Amino acid sequence: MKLSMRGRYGIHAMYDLAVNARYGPQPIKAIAEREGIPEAYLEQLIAVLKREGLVKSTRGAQGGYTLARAPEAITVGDVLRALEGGLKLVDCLDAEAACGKSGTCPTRIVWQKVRDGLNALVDGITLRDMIDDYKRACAQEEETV
Amino acid sequence: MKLSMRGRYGIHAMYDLAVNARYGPQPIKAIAEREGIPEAYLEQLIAVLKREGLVKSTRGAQGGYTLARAPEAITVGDVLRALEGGLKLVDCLDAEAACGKSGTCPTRIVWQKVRDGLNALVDGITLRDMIDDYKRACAQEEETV
DNA sequence: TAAATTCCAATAAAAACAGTCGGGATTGAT
DNA sequence: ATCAATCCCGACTGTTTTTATTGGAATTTA
Repeated sequence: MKLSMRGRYGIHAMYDLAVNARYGPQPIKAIAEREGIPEAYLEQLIAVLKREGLVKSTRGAQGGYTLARAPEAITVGDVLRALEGGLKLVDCLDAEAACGKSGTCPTRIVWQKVRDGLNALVDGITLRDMIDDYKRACAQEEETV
Repeated sequence: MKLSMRGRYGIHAMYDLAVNARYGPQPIKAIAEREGIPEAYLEQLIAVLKREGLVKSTRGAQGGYTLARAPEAITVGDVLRALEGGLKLVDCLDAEAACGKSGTCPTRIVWQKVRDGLNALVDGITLRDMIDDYKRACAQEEETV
């Protein structure tokens, strides 16, 4: 029940792309440096993000990655699901990976509730929200000083 | 972001205790058998549940475990937090495990939101709810037949 | 053509997970 | 008093997952 580095790095990277959108495609190296992510590892992760249609790439010199959609159209849930195995809490929920007595299992109902709630939760936060929330938090900090 | 067997077994075991509460202390062996949990493994888990004050034990012959509180006073969150390392999504949230720039980090806000939402979610389901939901689901199934 | 970059596959080290084992301590029943 | 049932405790092991690293091929711009 902990987030892996994949998900964490992924959110960092996507946030970075959102913030730097206006400066054109961002090479992995730049993202990795700014966000403190091992370059070669990020490469793997971003490949998944691309496969899932969350980022677009342009190859060659001056190439790099850009968001595939506007920051307000990409949710934290999108990113986490891409990198964290679909956020499927337990395997027994999807059809045939079940335990046999699947139809009626007291715990199954719980996992469903939690899964659905969690998904709703992370889908309620967009990259845009991240940017705005962060700005607000920084402003608040200023005030306090 | 997946639930480990610890959490799953834990919920099974606690549900089992809730259902069998009226029959006195339940030995590990009985719980393990009914719920399909490796006995020696369950022993480990239930030790944690005891340490966290969720179950009580009585030793010796005819001994076993009982819930420490009523089923309506024990939440899924209580159990998962006990067995899943406090459900702390990311370490950087609690104080000093942070990354240095902790005070203001765009992702930090996200993890907080998700953590709090997740906790609220799992704390909204009690063992009593599990029993009731399951009964209702079974009744529904009957109807359909 | 050279440099910057994405793309790809294999491998490796480390950590977490799931489960096992052996034995000690306590208690109720006989 | 003894025995069987049970909780209690700590160490150990094998597997899987995670977190990378490495080396190089393909693409594009200047």
